[in-house]
Amino acid sequence: MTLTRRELKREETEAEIKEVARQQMAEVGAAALSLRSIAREMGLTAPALYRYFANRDALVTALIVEAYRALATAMAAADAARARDDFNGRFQAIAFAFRNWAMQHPQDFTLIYGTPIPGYVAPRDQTVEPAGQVLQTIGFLLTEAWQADKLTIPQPYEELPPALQTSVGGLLQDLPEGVPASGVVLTMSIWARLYGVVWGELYGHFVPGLAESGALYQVEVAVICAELGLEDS
Amino acid sequence: MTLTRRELKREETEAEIKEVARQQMAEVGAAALSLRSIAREMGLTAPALYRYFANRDALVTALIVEAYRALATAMAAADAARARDDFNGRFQAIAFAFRNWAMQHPQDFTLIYGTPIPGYVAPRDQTVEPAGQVLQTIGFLLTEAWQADKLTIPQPYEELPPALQTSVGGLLQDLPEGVPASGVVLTMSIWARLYGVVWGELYGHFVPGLAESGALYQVEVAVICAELGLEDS
DNA sequence: TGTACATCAGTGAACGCGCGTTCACTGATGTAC
DNA sequence: TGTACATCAGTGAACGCGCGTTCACTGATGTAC
Repeated sequence: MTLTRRELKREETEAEIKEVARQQMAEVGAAALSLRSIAREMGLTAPALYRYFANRDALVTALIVEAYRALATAMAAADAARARDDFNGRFQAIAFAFRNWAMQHPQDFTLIYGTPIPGYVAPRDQTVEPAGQVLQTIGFLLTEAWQADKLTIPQPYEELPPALQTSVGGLLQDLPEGVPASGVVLTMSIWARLYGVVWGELYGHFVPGLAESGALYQVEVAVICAELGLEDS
Repeated sequence: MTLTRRELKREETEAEIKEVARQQMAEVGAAALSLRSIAREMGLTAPALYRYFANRDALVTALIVEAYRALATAMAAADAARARDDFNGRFQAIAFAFRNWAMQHPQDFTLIYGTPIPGYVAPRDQTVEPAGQVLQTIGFLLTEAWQADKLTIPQPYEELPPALQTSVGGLLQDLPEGVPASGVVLTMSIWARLYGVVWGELYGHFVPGLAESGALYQVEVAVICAELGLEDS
């Protein structure tokens, strides 16, 4: 199916709106993202944007969904570039793809993982699935390593308190067969670790100078690899 | 030195401004914090607030400094309540004080550790020291445990890359004698881990239902304790 | 191939709103003698 | 104890600004016959 000139132009304009929006987020933050200033930047009047997005929140939702997708894609692509049985290399690739994407797209990273925009409520039916893709990239790797008997799950994850068992239980039905509850918890734990270091680096919560290089992140990734028993192959 | 009625009232009003500001942050976020709406809430006109703070940024700075101080104090108090040689108990106390304070004061926690307010630049001479107090609470404990030979520093922290050695080196001069570079890096790594889980819980980046209980945090703290060799005493 | 009609991107004016900050001022509180 | 003066909390008007969203509209693009 070919697109008419009009439809082509429409897609271009829609993409440009999102691009300008991303620039604006970088400059003034997602909370101050304004349709009027996007329109101004594009040489349009503000009402014109309503041809493309029902309102400001709809634009924000689109940006959030694309950001999650882009991050998950970057991580999955890094993973795919390694040999399937090189679990150590795959984890490192995923972890650094996570950090690199964050450093290259700080505004998008902040949009999805920073302070929620006040007054904006993310529509769950649109954002939950893309958000899950990020976690799944880590989760799939762990599952494969586990099935290949190349993953050591630290003791406390094996002895989950009942409350956690129950919460995770419901989730397991939506996941491939054979994934242990401890793996799900481990996945989130690892995400939190990677996220914490990246956020601290990004906004200077550590010692100045130390963060920018990513050296701290490198050490942290090495520690995680060691703890999971993902030996160098 | 006794305060006059006027001075007393001044302190009350200043405290009330900050209190109302904290409420507003909870409702609309720190980025949308507005002097006019604070004044409205207090039954004052907006210019009156300029008797207390030079401008909006000065108020924000005061809130940030107080938040760091309150968090650090809560953590230090929890630490102080345990026997000095119960390093495992002390770490748990500090870690849970961190989480509890965050859950009880989400707006303050978000103010200091969330997305920076666009356009606001924190004056380093006022915020760096209080921010450091939080990290120091963890750092002091590790130092004491290390000196008592009750701390196992995971291998990768002992073999820091040169870049990290250098960055941390400058910092060591401001710290008590005998603190190893690995301890500084370990401190930040632990902060990042605790922070990552708390933030994920606070804003729902994990599986719904799983986060609220704090069960995930509990497991994470247990894992850290085990890794550091802080055995139950 | 040409014409009549439908679609739809974008305009310009308007709505009602909120913001930080300044300024000259009033009137209460505090102080010095 | 009483009076003159200084201090300072708070007011009200004004400055210039930006925002999301609606509405009736123009004019270009696309389509059906």
